[in-house]
Amino acid sequence: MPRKRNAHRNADTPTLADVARLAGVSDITASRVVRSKGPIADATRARVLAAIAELGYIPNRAAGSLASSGSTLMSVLLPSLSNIVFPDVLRGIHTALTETAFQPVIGVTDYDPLIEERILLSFLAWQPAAVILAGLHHTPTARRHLEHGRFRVAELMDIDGDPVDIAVGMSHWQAGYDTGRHLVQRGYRRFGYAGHSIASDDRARARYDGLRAALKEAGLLLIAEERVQGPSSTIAGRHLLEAILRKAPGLDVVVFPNDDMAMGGIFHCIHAGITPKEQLGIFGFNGLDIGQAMPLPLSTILSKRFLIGKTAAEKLLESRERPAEKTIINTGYDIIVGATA
Amino acid sequence: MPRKRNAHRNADTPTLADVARLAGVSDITASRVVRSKGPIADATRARVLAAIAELGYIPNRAAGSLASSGSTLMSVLLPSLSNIVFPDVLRGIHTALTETAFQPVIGVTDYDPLIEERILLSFLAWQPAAVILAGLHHTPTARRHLEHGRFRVAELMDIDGDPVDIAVGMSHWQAGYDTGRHLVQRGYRRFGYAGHSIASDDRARARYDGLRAALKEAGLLLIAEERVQGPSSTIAGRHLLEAILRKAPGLDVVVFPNDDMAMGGIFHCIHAGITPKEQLGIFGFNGLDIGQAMPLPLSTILSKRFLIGKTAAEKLLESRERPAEKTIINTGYDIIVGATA
DNA sequence: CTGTTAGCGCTTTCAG
DNA sequence: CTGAAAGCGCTAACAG
Repeated sequence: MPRKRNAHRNADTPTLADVARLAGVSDITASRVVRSKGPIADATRARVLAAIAELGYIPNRAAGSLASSGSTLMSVLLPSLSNIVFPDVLRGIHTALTETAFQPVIGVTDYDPLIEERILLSFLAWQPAAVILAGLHHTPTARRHLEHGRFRVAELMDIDGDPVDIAVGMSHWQAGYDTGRHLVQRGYRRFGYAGHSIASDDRARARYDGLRAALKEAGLLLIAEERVQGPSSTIAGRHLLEAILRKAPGLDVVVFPNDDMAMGGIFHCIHAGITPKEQLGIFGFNGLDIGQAMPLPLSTILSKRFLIGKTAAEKLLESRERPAEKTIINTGYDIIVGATA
Repeated sequence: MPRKRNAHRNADTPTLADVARLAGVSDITASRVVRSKGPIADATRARVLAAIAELGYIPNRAAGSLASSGSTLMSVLLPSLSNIVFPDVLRGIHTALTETAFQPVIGVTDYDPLIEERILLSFLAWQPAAVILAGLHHTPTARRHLEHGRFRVAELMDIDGDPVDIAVGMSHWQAGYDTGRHLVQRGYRRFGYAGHSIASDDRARARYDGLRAALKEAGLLLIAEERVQGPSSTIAGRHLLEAILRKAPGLDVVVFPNDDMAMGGIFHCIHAGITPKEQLGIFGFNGLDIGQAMPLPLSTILSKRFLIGKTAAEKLLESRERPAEKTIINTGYDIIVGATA
């Protein structure tokens, strides 16, 4: 025996049909009001709106999504949440989505393309309107789905490569290169690098490569180089600078892959009585507020994380269909001279 | 004329029916394999799995959600993403959700209950399995929906109040009170407070109230108090300490509502040649890593943000139905003595 | 500007 | 352990 209609439905959850009945219109008319789509007489709209308010109607997005084969969900895949960089990106995305009907679903990949692929596939089950992810490198399977899906795609942070649809970011190689040029020009000659395990972070590697290229051009090279296993952190930066100076006492500047670690470097200097810039240049990456609030503002490169997220989401909203032309947006970066290099 | 069946469907998007046909079973059997639910013969399962792999089948969660009136979405409403505290909470939630089928949908309320209400209602349209939000204060409408909804609810950060279902966090009043007792015991008597606009942040206010209560008990009071408009930041903390010392030069300790601002205070001390602790105690809240990496580790209270998020999500997953008893989990906090107070 | 009809892809219920 | 039938709540495509 077939179950009775609505047998398992929560009696106090009104549906669009209830709204329509109360307003004395058809379902589809009520639907048009809810979605603000199509021509509706003001009087009709008012009646439907009143019915919605009276019943406390909440649309069922699953039903809408099924019927229209599309959703208001935007999948966001980020490498990490520990690093403030990605919350900043997410903040930008969220800002662009406020006042729109779109909602971000977020996943964290731990910089692992296989995890990225797995999460991507599970997100696609929601028929998202768009997918945002970091970087231009994905597994072949992921790339295939991104290429062929009926959704917009934005690849963030990096623009050195061939995007699926939209890329928003900066050239990390160039940033590393400019770091090298800048520091050479300021008179530094004996370079050290205090990084983290690079396998996981394409962009840190690109900056590192750019830095080395600039040094090579100037007839220089990295005299010393240390890396921590595991995630980067301020305390790691502090210990790493101590270690690198023990091995190579003659350095006159040390470059870090990010501000967190560079601040650890500054803290080591304070602790060890080393005067930043005069005795040892310290250079970071990201341009975090806290680095600029220090007594000696950190010398670094300002990446525009919030802007990257915001620009990407805005671009994605411009058109539901993927345009014929790919878009690459370079948000650039600023060298912050600061007081530590 | 009615449209043809599947007329607008992407031809290369296989459905469960396609999988079933290829595997030579009925739809519902294929569905059981996909959901790992109900008894299935191993041989049947294997055939279905092979068909899924061959077709590259991705389930349509909207259809599933509609049919089962439930979803694998977990709504997460956070006050902010600027403050590292909430990305930490989110990280905890995400950690608990890894390896489960649940996916977080996130919204940002800007500490505004009306925005919280609006986002909550739009999230409920997805029939989430659970809702996670911050604090115990919501609009009456939001509270009504939370009470009556068919989903689990976790209210995070704060446990001083009456939760809807589960509360996970700590007593902020108590933390403020303990801060006061701790500092009085360490010999401080002339207290200043350098805060931010309190209207927006219930928990900072509770700590402030607790601090004042402890001082009152000791026959003391806040001699000076300054607040910044706008969001808290390190640079704001730095400027604020300068301002408060100008107005009340005799202070021997200044309490900040969080570590970000307290670090700004330290930076002002370094800049102005004031020795933290000896000449002026500085006390924060949160126990951020960066504060502990400083040459003088910040004196502060460690809040367990990651643990709060993780515990809440784990608890929520324990049972789909809301239990008769409410649960309050106190994750506590640690006083970090540090070197600045 | 409004309504009719069919169906989105899946899961529930109950029977075998 | 497997299947048949019905329907979740909404919207596309037309016609009026």
